[in-house]
Amino acid sequence: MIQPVPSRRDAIADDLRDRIATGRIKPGERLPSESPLAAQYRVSTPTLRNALAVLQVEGLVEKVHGKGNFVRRPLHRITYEGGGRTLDAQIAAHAALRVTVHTTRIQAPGHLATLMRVSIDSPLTEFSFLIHEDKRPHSLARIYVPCDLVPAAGPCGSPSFDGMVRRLLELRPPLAEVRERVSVRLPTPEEASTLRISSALAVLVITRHTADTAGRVVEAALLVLPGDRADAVFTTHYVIEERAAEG
Amino acid sequence: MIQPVPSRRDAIADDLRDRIATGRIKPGERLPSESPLAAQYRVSTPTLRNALAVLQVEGLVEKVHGKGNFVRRPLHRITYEGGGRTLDAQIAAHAALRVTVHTTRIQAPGHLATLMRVSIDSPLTEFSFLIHEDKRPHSLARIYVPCDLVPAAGPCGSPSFDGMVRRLLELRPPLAEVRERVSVRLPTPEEASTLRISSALAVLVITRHTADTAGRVVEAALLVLPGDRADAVFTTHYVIEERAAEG
DNA sequence: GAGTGGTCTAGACCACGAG
DNA sequence: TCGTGGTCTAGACCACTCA
Repeated sequence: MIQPVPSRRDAIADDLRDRIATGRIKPGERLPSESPLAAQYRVSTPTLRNALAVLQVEGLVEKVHGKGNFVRRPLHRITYEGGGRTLDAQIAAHAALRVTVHTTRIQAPGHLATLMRVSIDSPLTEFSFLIHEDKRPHSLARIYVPCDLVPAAGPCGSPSFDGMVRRLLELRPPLAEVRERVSVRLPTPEEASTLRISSALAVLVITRHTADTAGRVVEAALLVLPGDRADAVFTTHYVIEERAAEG
Repeated sequence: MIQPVPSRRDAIADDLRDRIATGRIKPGERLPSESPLAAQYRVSTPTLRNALAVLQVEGLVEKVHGKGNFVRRPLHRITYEGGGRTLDAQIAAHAALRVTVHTTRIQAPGHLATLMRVSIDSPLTEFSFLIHEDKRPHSLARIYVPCDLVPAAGPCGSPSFDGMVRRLLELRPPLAEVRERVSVRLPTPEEASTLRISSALAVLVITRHTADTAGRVVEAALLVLPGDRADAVFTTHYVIEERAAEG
């Protein structure tokens, strides 16, 4: 009905996918090189490569130039819990995660200025996270906070993220609202290589900003998660109406 | 540093992308056929086609077999508002949308049974939505409700969605919780053709379920939105803590 | 240097859409 | 039937990795 002539490419991709799913080719294992594989399936190398490209965007195969094609080790699924939990809590939840933080002072570029409702070039502190699980890259995060909300660091030391989080939670006008936007896009070349994913594998992007009761945006975050193994979960309770009804 | 030899494919894709962005090729317009284009860029047809494939996964170009390559008309961005707003309210918000509903009685397959916490093969009513904007497909939705919560329809008529929504809102054990999971995947072939997107363009999938205070799942929804123009937004308020502090 | 993947070519043949 | 895109080939040449 749809495609009476299934393409060689898809047939090969299906076969390899099956072999991986059933464990006949194991995670981490190297596939045979492309030429022998092509010969085995009796197709030309471009066709074989197209088949691999299919598996690549599905996140099943990782190509490494000069080394070979590898079956990707199934990483744990990443669940982003929306609705006010800080990244801090996220990280604490997974002891297996290893986090690298870089702190920089920057001047708000246009898009951040809009997101945080500050004037352009306002001083911000950027916390840049690279999160690893078991030596494999897992996710990327960048968190921005107005400089005056970040505790000063010692000489030449960088401000502490934990300190900043504690400070935010004790803010005078208290935190009032978290807004999270989830969208999908292709990774930038840098993101693709940092996360070690195909540049054709879409990423889940979460843009978050937190405001206090005065409407000031005290934090903005940009999270990039590999689309093949990330979910974002949001739970909303109707408790308010209930309490009102009960009270 | 990364790629000292930019590929012809990317160069061509960049050029075409630029031409589209600057309006030199207008939305809806047909590109020159592939052979002339290839000749113009002095590359072979597969190379030219690879360049088009790049634009296709970006959602900029739509290929139509036998007709040509077309610049996609920029559709409005779709914003899914999370946190309890029903699809009903979603639709009402956009007068320009046209909705087709199909209603079916089904028996819960495994994944739905798990999601709704009912036993397998339980009777469910499926509301299947195909949403159009201005004659172009826009999004897909499937909503499942246990049959006993759906008002009976007249003979041979199908149960009304509006009636079902009203009924849910008046439920005896009131609604208590909405849980929404956002993830990314490639579209199934059917979804790709229904939404008229490339099968390489990722879709945003929202799985939602609503439970009453007794923990019964009274509604589950599966939404499929084209990844290149969909966002999901979730807003969480800290009002509860505030009220507690004030009271 | 040997082996791997990355890109490209020039052209063949098939399938779809419209007249 | 004609023009369009869809798939595939056989082989060339380049770039990266590792010994």
